[in-house]
Parts: sequence; structure tokens; C-alpha cells
Amino acid sequence: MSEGLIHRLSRWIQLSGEEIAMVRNLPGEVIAVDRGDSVPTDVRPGSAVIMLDCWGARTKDSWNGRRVITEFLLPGEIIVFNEFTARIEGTAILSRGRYQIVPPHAVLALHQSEALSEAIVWLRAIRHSIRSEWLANIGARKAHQRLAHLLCELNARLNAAGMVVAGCGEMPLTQTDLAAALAMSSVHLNIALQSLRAADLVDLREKHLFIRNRAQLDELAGFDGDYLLQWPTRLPDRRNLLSKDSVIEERRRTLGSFY
Amino acid sequence: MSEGLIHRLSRWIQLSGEEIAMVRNLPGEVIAVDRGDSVPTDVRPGSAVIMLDCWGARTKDSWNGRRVITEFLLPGEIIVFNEFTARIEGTAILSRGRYQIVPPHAVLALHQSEALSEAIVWLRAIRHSIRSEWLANIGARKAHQRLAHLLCELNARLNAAGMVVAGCGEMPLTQTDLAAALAMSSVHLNIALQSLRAADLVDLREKHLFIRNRAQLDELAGFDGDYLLQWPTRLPDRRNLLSKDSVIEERRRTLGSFY
DNA sequence: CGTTAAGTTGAAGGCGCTCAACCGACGTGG
DNA sequence: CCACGTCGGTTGAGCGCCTTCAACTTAACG
Repeated sequence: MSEGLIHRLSRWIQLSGEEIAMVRNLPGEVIAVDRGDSVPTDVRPGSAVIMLDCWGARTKDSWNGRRVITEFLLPGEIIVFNEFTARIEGTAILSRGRYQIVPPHAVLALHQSEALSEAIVWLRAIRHSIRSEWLANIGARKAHQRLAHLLCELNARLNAAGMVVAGCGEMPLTQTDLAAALAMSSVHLNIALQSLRAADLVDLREKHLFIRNRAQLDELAGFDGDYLLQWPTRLPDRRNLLSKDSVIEERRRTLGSFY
Repeated sequence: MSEGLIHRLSRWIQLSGEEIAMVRNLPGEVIAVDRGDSVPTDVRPGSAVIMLDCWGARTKDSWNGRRVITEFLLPGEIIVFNEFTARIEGTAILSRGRYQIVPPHAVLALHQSEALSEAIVWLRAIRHSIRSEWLANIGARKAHQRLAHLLCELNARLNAAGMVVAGCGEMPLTQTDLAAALAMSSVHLNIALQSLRAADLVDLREKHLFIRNRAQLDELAGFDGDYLLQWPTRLPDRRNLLSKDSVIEERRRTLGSFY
């Protein structure tokens, strides 16, 4: 079902045929949506939402009625809901497509696989790291650099799902969306975007993002993809630090707690 | 040892004498530090850092050499390190004091207590929610409102540790620190601060924060403390949704995964 | 005392905001 | 089939928030 997710997971781990089948045949309601829809806030804790082929965003309605985007959800990305998730942010749909709600028992089943469990935790760590980088991005860069940085990131994340061909991938975000994520007005975002276009760095139109000069764009943005944790060192072997039972218990407890 | 942490934990759960003793007698090296120091990056995964009586910050060195603060660590707050933590951000010390590094086995021991485990997860959820709010804060508010909002937050967090008396608490952050957290220049932060002072809303000097007019400050900042999750509803009882074994397993797996 | 860190102030300028109008594409309904 | 409304994108004008640079003060500390 979700080839994007499988592609992402396969980036770090060798999935067995059984595991691939498990992911591909995940149970749970598949929901067809369009831009403007949102994921219900009463998703059962422990469930996971998989963006099958639509884009989404975590949003917050802040002061003055401004809707801020705190995080983008790309096709093939997975997010596990819990008691807090809905209280913190909303979940908006930004493009036509489908997502899936995987019930708690199936999420648990995924975690039975050592490799899948590790990969899912890793994906979550990536999302956390991205938020951190966003704060740094907004805090330190000028508008056109911020935009360049975000486009680099989105391109890399799309690429991680195998959705970039020849530097070009589908990217249905509106300029308003980008502005809401980058803490700037849509008017100025338009200007920043055009400066990138004028320099022939990116081509962003008809819902597609085309990086025309990756090296130069990275340079302008000061982009270093390390924070995306795309090329992980293997998790350190902790079996020599703790007893065997402790290892299992510790994995259960702390792999999920990375900040 | 860490009365602030105990105070924070007690906010939601009734700690037994045994649990209080367990927290108070946590093992692990206590380290005396001063502003400018930092927590080593090679903290063993699974360890926890407790800010006993010093302030800290997670920092990121972004483009142009700017050091951005992504998160403040207040006295009595606890953060569990894992394999990713150090790769994502540094951990700087902002005031003289002491922190403690609790070894993995002791962190696991804490989690043996149902109540403590729940509370620690809750504290982590709060920290995540705060980051989300920061993005919204920076994205939607003007400089003086951003500052007001942060001061409201800090006051509330200090209060959660029982460290505010008559609206006044110790707060050793420099204006440079505040600026680095709020995505603004220290010069303009100074101006924003003086506008708050002129309106007699806050008094910030000699390392103390005094909220002089809470209602008006909240109003100006558009501050709603809900995101601090200070008045939680109880975690929903999920025992009717899953088998007994599943409940235990699910808690282990998903309580840590809240985004 | 000399040095360093933190806070304060001024001046100058530009980056980015708001407001507003307009265009093109698209979908819908009369 | 056309009229219309909506949405997203683009552009212009004006201005003000905020930044940078710099100098100066004060406090803390050896």
C-alpha cells in the first residue's frame, strides 16, 4: 500500500520479505481527502497515521488568528498519535490524496520486528531534528535563505521516499503554506521565491519542485543535510554496557525518548 | 537532592514516600558548572540529565555562526539522552549551579514505578509542546509580544517547580540568551523589554523575573498556558480497548512516542 | 585597577510587512 | 455555454519594525 514508507524504511534497514509484506498490508481505514480537510482530533491514542500519497501539516492557530505550520508531513511519512498529539497541534491536509489510520494493535505488531521498530523510532527522531533545525533556520537566516533551506529539505525528504526523479518531485504546497512554515508573509515569500528563480536555482510551479542547481542552492541556504539523519551510523551496540534483560527493557523505554 | 524535580512531578501525581526517596536519592555524578560550560556530548545513551539548580539551553550553531537556542532547561527539569540527542543539538549551561547525570540503570528504575514513568513521559510531552509553541510564537507575534509570551512561559515553568514567590523568581538569563531564543537581535530585545518595563508589566533585573501585572501581560502576549499541559486530564483508561498484555506493551512502546 | 561581560543608547538603513489591486486557472451553477 | 466565485499567484506602494554597527556605561572579578 505505502511504497513511500517502505522506501523510507529501506533506507537504513534491510527489510525481509515478511516485513515488507507486513508494512504493505497494514490494516486500517484508508481515507480519501482533499486540500482543506484535516485529520480528526479524536484519533485513538496509539494509532499511526500514514500519509499514503497526500501532503499534510501540523498546524497551530496562534495569536491574531494566524495559522502557523510547525511541521510538514510528506507522502510515505508516518506519525504515531498519542494522548498529547491532538492537544498540541492540529493536522491539516494540504493536497488531494489518501492517508491511512493504522490501529494500535497493528502499530504494536510493527514494533515486534526489531528492525522495523528501530527504523520507526529513527523516523521519529528525524522529525524531531527537523523541528530543531526549523527554529535555527528561522532564527538565523534571511528570508530567501530560509526558503532555500526549506526547499533543500523538502527535496531531500522527497528523495528519501524515492519521489524525486532528475531533481524534480511533486510538491503541492502553496506559497501560503510555505510562508506559514517560514514565519514570513506570503507576499515576501513570493519575492524570495522569485529571487531564487531569477538565479536559476529552483523551478517551482505546477505543483512540482525542481532543483536546478543543487550545489549553488545548498551554498546559498547554508544547507547541511546532516540533521536529516539520512546517513546514520549504526546504533551503538549497548549489549556490553548493560545486562541482556536490561538491554531489552532499555530499548523499550528509551528508544522512544530522545529528547 | 532535586527538590525542584520532585515539585514538578508532584504536580500531577501523588508520589509515595518510597518514590520521593527514589527521586531524591538518584545516583549519578553531580557536576558543578558555571555559565559558558556545556554538557559533554558523549553522555551515555539512556542517561538522564537533571538540572539541579542551574539553567541550561539546547543550542544549535546555525548559518553565519549564529547560536540559536531551541529550548531552555530550567532547574528541576529532566531530559533523557539517547543516541540522537547529541547529534541534534548542543547543551549549554547558562548559570552557575549543579546538574546531575543519572545513569541508564537508574532511569530504568524510575520507570519501574507506574506513576513516575507516566510523569516523566508527561514532562517530555510538555517540552515537545513548548517547542511547537515557540514556532507559533516566532511565526505569529511581534517582537515585544514574543518576549512577553516567553516571560509568561518561563514564569509558569518556574512556578511549576515551586520557584516563584509573590510573582518573582530567579531567572539568570541574559538579554542575549532571550534574543537567541526569540529569533531577534539583542538590541531590539532590549527595546522590547523596556517597553514592557515602561508599561509596568514586568521587572527583569539582577537575575530575577518579576511579573508585575500578570493579567495585562497575558493579554499583551496572547498567552494561553494550555500548551504547558499543567492541568492535565488523566490519561484515558485504555484497558477496555486492548488486552491486558497489550496494555503493558503499548505503554512501553507508545507512551514515549508522542509525535 | 585592568579586563571582561552585560546592558543601554543612538543613528542609519533595509528588509519585510500590510494593504490593495489585479490576473489566470479552475470549478460550479445558472 | 457563459457568468461568476474562489483560490493561488503576482505586483506596487508605503512605511515601520528590526537589524547592524558603534560607542558608552555599569557591574563583577581577579
